[in-house]
Amino acid sequence: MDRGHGMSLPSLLDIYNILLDFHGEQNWWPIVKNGVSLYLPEYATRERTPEEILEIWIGAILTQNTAWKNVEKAITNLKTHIALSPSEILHYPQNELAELIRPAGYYTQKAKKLHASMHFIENTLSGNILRLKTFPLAQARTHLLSLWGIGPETADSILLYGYRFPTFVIDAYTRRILLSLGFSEAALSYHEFQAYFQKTLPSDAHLYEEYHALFVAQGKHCKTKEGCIHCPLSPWCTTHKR
DNA sequence: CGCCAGGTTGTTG
DNA sequence: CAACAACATGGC
Repeated sequence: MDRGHGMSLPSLLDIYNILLDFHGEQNWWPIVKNGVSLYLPEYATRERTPEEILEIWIGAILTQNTAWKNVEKAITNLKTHIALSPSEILHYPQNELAELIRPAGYYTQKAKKLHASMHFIENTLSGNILRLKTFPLAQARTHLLSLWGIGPETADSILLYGYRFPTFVIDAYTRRILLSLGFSEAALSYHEFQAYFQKTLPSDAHLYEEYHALFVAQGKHCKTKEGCIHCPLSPWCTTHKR
C-alpha cells in the first residue's frame, strides 16, 4: 500500500460516510436547557419551533470565533434573565444585554449584532420569525447577509439549522480537512466552495446538517496527537502523523 | 501559560 | 481584491 501518496481522492459522499461511521450522528444544532446543550435526534428531524429558530439564530451569532462552551453559558444567562423573544431582547438595554452574553466574548459587538437581528425580525418579518421561510432560499440569504454581524457562515447556519433550507455551511474546519486530503477546491472563495458541495451532493438539508457537524467533530479530533493517530481519514491525509 | 475556539467588520495597500 | 487589525472570554 503506498499510503500517503497515490491513494486517489475519496468522493465527498465517501468522506461523509467515513466520518459518520466514525463519529456517529451529531444531531446539530443543540438546544440549551438547564445550562446543558442537548443534541437530540428529535430536534434534528422535526420542524423547528419559532423559539428554537430564535435560539439557533442567537447561538449562531454568539459562536462566531468562540468555543461553544462559552456560548452555552451566555445562552443560559440570557434565558434566566429575559424571555427569549425579539421584542424582549430589543427592549433590553444593549449594555445590559452585553453583560449577559459576556462569557461568549466580543460581548459589546455581539450585543449590537443581536440587536440588529432582532430589529430585522421585529420590522421586516413583522415579529414573525417563521416568515423568513416563505422567501426563496437565495432571497432569505440575501436578507440575512444584509444584516450587520451576519456573514456567510452565520447566515447559512441559521438557514440550514433553523429553517432547514438546503444550504451548505463552510467553515475553517471544512477547508482545513479537505485541504489536508488534497482537495484544491478548499482554496476557493466561500461561495465557490459551497457551490462545489452543493453541485456534488444531493440537495438535502439533513445531509448538510450532519455533514457540517461531522466536519467540526473531525476538526476537533484532528487537534490531538492521539486523535490524529487513530484517524478515519488517515489513508488520504497528507498531514497524518502516521 | 499560551493558544485558539462552530467569524465578521473595517482599514489599508 | 488580499492582507491585517480589532473584537474578548474561558477551557485545555
